[in-house]
Amino acid sequence: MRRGPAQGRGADRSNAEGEDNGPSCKQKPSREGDVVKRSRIEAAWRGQPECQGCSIRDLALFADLQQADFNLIHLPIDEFEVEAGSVLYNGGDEARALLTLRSGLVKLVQYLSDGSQRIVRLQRPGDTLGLEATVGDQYEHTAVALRRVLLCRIPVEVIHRLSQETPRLHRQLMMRWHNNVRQADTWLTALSTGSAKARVARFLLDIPKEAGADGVPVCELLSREDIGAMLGVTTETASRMIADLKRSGVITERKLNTFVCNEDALRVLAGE
Amino acid sequence: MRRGPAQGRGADRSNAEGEDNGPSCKQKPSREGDVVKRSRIEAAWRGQPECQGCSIRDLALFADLQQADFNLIHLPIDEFEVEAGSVLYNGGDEARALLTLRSGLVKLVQYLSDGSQRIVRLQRPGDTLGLEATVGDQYEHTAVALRRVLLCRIPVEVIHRLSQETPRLHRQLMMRWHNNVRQADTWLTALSTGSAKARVARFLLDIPKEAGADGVPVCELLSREDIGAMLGVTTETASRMIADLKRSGVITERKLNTFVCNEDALRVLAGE
DNA sequence: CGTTAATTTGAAGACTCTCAACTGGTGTGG
DNA sequence: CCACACCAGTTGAGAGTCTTCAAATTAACG
Repeated sequence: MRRGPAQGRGADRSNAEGEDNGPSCKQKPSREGDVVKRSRIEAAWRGQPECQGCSIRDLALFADLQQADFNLIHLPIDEFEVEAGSVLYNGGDEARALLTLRSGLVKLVQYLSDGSQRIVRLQRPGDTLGLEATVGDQYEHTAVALRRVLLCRIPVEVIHRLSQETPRLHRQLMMRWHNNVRQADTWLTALSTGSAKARVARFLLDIPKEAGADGVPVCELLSREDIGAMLGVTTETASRMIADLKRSGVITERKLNTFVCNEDALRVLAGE
Repeated sequence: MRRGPAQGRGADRSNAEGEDNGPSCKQKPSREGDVVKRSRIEAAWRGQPECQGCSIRDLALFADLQQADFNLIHLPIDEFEVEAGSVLYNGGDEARALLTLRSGLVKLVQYLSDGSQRIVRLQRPGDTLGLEATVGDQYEHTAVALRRVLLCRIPVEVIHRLSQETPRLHRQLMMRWHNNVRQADTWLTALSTGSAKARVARFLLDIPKEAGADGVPVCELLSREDIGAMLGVTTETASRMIADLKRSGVITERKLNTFVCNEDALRVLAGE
């Protein structure tokens, strides 16, 4: 946490969201500012989605819209797919669009004055990224895909137009703000409070699980570095805590970095 | 932080915002759940304020409203004054109103599963408390006045009515949500990250200052317990850090618990 | 002026961080 | 196919920071 050289903020926040209108797909900002390792342009434009038939319609921002409302959308809403590690936008970039996450997982990062980073939120399918675009003119976080991500890009003009014409969008926007505030508060009370082991336990209880081959819910963890940046502890501490949980049998590794959790045991450790 | 017996949540959250329509004015929840010490009913109803001539109109929720909009407000907007230590509402209370803070300082508290508390936000004049009332049905924090507080109570019905009729309120609501998210993120990165001394320094840089007798800005601190609950450290650690700063001359006590701060020195300690 | 609450201080121990070394998997080039 | 470099994860040891528990000191209040 008090690691790493000054990096991040100042440099490297120029052309994102620039001339093209897709998410800016830069590489994961590597910690030492060293050479780029990951693939280059990772966004794949997939055309204009059918919002009305969207598979996560009821989760997404346009959940409440009706037939007539869709006619008000005159600007294109593009769909993109990006690889894990891609930067969707950088803090400070001009904010011209909201992104609806259709699948995958995204971290929102803020850089501290010493150059280290803190993850302030995770966004999951159905979440809307960059809400600040509706009231401000620049993004406040750096958004990085943690897995392969599918998302829709909604220009702010669309939001503003719809806002004027239909009240139905308002409720969705307010609910999304509300969710952000709630997650931020939870982050503070659950993930930034108490011993490192308790934080890790709460984190494991909170992350999304998927049904494994045998139906048992499993979760793929983040890198130890990301876990540390979420919990406000060092990478080593995060690693130690997870290694401890493995040894004590509270979590069991199925595939590499994919675990089955004993939730009851975790709840005890979390201090419930 | 891992102190104090289980208290808070379960008990004592019944009649607030109950039959009377003022803020529920209970006593500060004392740490040991012991006998009530502070004054009893501390709210003083001050009648219906003149929103259009409100002294902090441009700061407040109704900043953008126009003459015609005010005619849409058919429910009374009451003005209250409460003493330091009063509880404005409790987490879990039915949320029927927003509160606009006209003067004073309020803490928003969440209780942890072990009964200890964490302060997740401070609210200052112009801020709106209980935004969640517009989208949910219960308050998510316990709001406690840290000083004598003057506030207006706006029933949610007023908000909903205005929302339907005028788009001007929307912008204000969104901006307030936005501010809440931003403050939450700042709380996490600035006040819950780094060493205890750095946190205290950032806290001192952040708290509101007033011009003292000689024009030098001074700040009245909170109790050491509250400072600890804000920064995620124990009361003792908070006390030690502040005592250190006093001894090293970075802050100078003018009146009891009121200080002049050497901001440059604080910035160094904060790690800027 | 006596009592109670809040703050300050001490000392010991627990917990994290730091720095460094080691491990195992991956990818590359010979 | 092997040797090598590289990276994320793991582990160790020592230093340093916080917490804990207790006691002393200072303000607050009837």
